Amino acid sequence: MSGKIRYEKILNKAQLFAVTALDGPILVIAGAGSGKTRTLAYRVAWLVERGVPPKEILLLTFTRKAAKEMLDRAARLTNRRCREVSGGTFHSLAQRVLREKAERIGFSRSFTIMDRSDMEEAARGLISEVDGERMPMRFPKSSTISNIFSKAVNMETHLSEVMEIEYPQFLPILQHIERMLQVYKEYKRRNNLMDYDDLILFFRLLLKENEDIRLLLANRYRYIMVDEYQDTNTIQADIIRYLGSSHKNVMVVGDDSQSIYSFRGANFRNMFDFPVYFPEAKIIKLEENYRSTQPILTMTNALMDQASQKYTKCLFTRRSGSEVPLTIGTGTERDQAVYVCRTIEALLDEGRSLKDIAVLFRAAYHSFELELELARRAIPFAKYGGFKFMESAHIKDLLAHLRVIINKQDILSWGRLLRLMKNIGPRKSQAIIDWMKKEDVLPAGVDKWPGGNKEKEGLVELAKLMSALSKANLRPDKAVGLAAEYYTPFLRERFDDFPRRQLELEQLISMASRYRSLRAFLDDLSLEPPASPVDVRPLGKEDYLTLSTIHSAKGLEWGIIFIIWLVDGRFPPEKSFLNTESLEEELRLLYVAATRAKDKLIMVYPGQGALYNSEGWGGNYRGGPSSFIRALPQDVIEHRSFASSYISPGDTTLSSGLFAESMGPPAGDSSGLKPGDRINHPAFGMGVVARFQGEDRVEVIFKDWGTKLLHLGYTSLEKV
DNA sequence: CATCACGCTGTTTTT
DNA sequence: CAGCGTGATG
Repeated sequence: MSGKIRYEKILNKAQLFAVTALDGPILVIAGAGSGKTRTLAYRVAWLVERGVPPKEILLLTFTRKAAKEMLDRAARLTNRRCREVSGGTFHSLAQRVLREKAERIGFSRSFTIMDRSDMEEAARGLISEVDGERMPMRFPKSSTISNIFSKAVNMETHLSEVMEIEYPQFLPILQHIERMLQVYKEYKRRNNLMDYDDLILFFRLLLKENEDIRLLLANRYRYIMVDEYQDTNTIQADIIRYLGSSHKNVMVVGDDSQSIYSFRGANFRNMFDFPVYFPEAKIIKLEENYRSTQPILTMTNALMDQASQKYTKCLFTRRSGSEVPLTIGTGTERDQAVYVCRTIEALLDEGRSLKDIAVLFRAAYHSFELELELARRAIPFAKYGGFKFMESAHIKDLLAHLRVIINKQDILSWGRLLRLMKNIGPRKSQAIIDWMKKEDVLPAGVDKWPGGNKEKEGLVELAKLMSALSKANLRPDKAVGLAAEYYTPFLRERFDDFPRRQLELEQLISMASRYRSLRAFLDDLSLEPPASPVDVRPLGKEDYLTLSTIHSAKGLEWGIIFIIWLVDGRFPPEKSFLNTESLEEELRLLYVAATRAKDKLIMVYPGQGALYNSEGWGGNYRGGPSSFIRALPQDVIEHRSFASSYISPGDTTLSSGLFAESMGPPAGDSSGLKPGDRINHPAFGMGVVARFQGEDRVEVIFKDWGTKLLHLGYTSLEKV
């Protein structure tokens, strides 16, 4: 515990006002880098110092990581107990409450949470049901269907409105899609399933219809704080309204210029509406920026001047600096990667550290080329955003075996695990599930299924696993271990990158060992999964570069930021400039990325190399610079270009070997390697050959780097 | 049920 | 271009 905090010395006037405001609603409009996190942390400390029990403070943040950071900070300031503050995302809070009260809305407490791919799978099954009748056109893909449903829920509009705006091509079958939405809703109810949207939707319903629950929660959480309020949608805003309806101790903090989640219904107008719902709200603006130098802010201010919808605020700083943001036009995507790497190497020579540098981009795949170049030069990095560990097929397969233990009705998981078996496809799995439900033999009586004996043997094994897993008090890591043991033969059969995936199953076991109950483990995994960077850093080394999607970089900061901006980053080209609404969001996205930088900002774009050209698919794009780079006011940036004739010798590829063909001529024949051979790799050092995938790809396990997939066509691996 | 050839379609960001 | 769904065949 540190001494008494002298708030008035440490905080500026506006921050102090926000921190020490007495009870009642508060809206904080906080520009980028204006000490938003700091203000929230001090507010927690202030409340705790005044005797508010930490558990009665509810801090809703965008990610668990953000919550932890804030609470650690508050804990350091005053009192360790600050870590006990209740926190999480809207979805995780909703889930916790629904686990207690699901009966009120006609669900059982053991409902299963569906992720996006579960939703798509359910949709796929239902499409064939609805699809029976004659249709004037082909039915949309299950992912499109899920998108439409989700958008309609999150924007709280009718299906037809979403479709008019975003999917006019499917309007002719609007009625069928509406019917299907009905069917989907019934399906979820029947099988005790909730998707992400249901969690907040039913949470709101629960609050709306039950005064006792409103009171219970108002009592449990007497002070409510919401970070990143600009990213909430109207359902979430309603939830806040209900939670705060009796005590009105609600503080929301946000920045309309950083609203980049409209695609999932986020509506920064919530910020304008807050004073409408809470008329006595105090409004506080934080405009002093403590992060970036003036030239960077001059650019970001100029950028936002082009946006039409905004709360007017202007950031200023006392941090001077003469270095103007730089834009670099490169020839190809490959040049872009080479430029970034060379510049990073130069910065390291100047004594800066990798931890101080981040490369941000719009979409996860935009960094593929860079990842290859970094690996070639052995620059360690961790990547955030994009592909999710939890969504990979092998993890979902394994978890399906555990999910049916928790929720016997979980038809999706049953289907998934049954279909792993030989001779069981969509039809037969459905038949087995129907039979099990009718006979009430879930979950361990699978082997009694009377149809056919081709699959008998497999079902007996499965039944053994199920009865082992059903034992009371089984520790979660033990359960995951049993399931992994059962699943491994399927894994070997199904995937050719078997060793990597098996390693990840091991990881899952050790994650499970941190939990007391299986249910808690599964809930946590679906809602607040651990950060799962694509790691290409030496094991155990601390200094590494960060690659991240802009969305995942929110709230963080680095000294030096590279922004990689691929040609407009969207498809098709002719749509690029048409939709003003999304153009503004792109501006805000660039704004978020740029304001992460403390003192150096470099924006890189390729002139060509994208996936499409003005005529359509295939070939290289040969347009000029990205429209957003072009949109930057020229007098506040410096422009240079870079082109390299660089062709790397002895290229290697990562598991995203996709781009091998862009990497120069093959290095020659490397045959003669066998699993078990020791090799010496130019960038990764000593390794052991693990397994071949086809003729030209080989998996090698390196001491310092873990398992890598190498492309023999481009790598000479010498036996040692 | 599994496999394969064919034709169609088209973005990305996250809970 | 490439991944996905579809429909025909083993």
